[in-house]
Amino acid sequence: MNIGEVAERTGLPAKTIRYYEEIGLIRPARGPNGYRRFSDRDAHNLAFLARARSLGFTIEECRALLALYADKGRASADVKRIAREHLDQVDAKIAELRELRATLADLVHACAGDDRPDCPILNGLAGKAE
Amino acid sequence: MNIGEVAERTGLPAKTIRYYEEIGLIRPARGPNGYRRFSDRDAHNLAFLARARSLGFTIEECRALLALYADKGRASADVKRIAREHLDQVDAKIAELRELRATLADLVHACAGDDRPDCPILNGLAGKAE
DNA sequence: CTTGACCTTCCCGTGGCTGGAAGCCCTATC
DNA sequence: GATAGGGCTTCCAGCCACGGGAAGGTCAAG
Repeated sequence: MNIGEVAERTGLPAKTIRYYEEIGLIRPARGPNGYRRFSDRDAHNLAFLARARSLGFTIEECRALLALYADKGRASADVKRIAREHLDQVDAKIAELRELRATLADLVHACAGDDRPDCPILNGLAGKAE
Repeated sequence: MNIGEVAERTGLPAKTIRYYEEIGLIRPARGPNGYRRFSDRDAHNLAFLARARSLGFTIEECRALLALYADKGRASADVKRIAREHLDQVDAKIAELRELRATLADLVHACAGDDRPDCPILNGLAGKAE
């Protein structure tokens, strides 16, 4: 199938699929007209990539996961380690955002939000109310 | 003071300070030798920027916040609106991460992580267990 | 035979910096 | 006065993961 069809099937933009080829994540065949020809397997791998990306795995993690997926002799421990590390990163990010969110919410809550210039948000950012 | 000192005071790398000047967030004076000369006010504004950035405000939001900070006739409502919108974005991001995190944690939990090739994580990414 | 949808490559831009090269300036020491 | 070092300057390139758009080739339908 052509890139348009596989794009529709996987939900990935054609641009992204071309990019994935460029960086060597996939290697679709080419027709005599120069068009990319995607096999079902290609489409399957792209769907795999789409899911991995949507879970926040980086491109390099996706590359590793794809390689493990293709390797029938893999150890699931290797997959789990990648996923575990990513999970830790996600947890760290969530924690960071929650902390930042709390500060932000405090500031927003303290601000009257009227037409007067007094503003605890600006004071906070200016370091006046630590 | 020179860029090194203001960098140390604000915790911002000198590179970042130069970048902020380049995009017009600050306008430090210049000495006869071409060196940037930062006033206390410059340093103060940079500290303001550092805090705003650490709360996740984008550069453009920081620009708006700085302008409001400088405007003594501002309405705190304008500040609050920016902060409120950013808070909503942060909440959205946290929600997105939490959802993703849940899926990820399920997969990690389901995987034995031993030397056998069977792997629920890969199966999940391949769309086999939806 | 033309239209229009699809495909190709190529290059630039995004945000918010960071690294590095090449070169000027300033102070301290010999 | 020469030199060594640190700090400062500009400029260029790169990061991640694409997205936009131009210029042009290809294909099926009318």
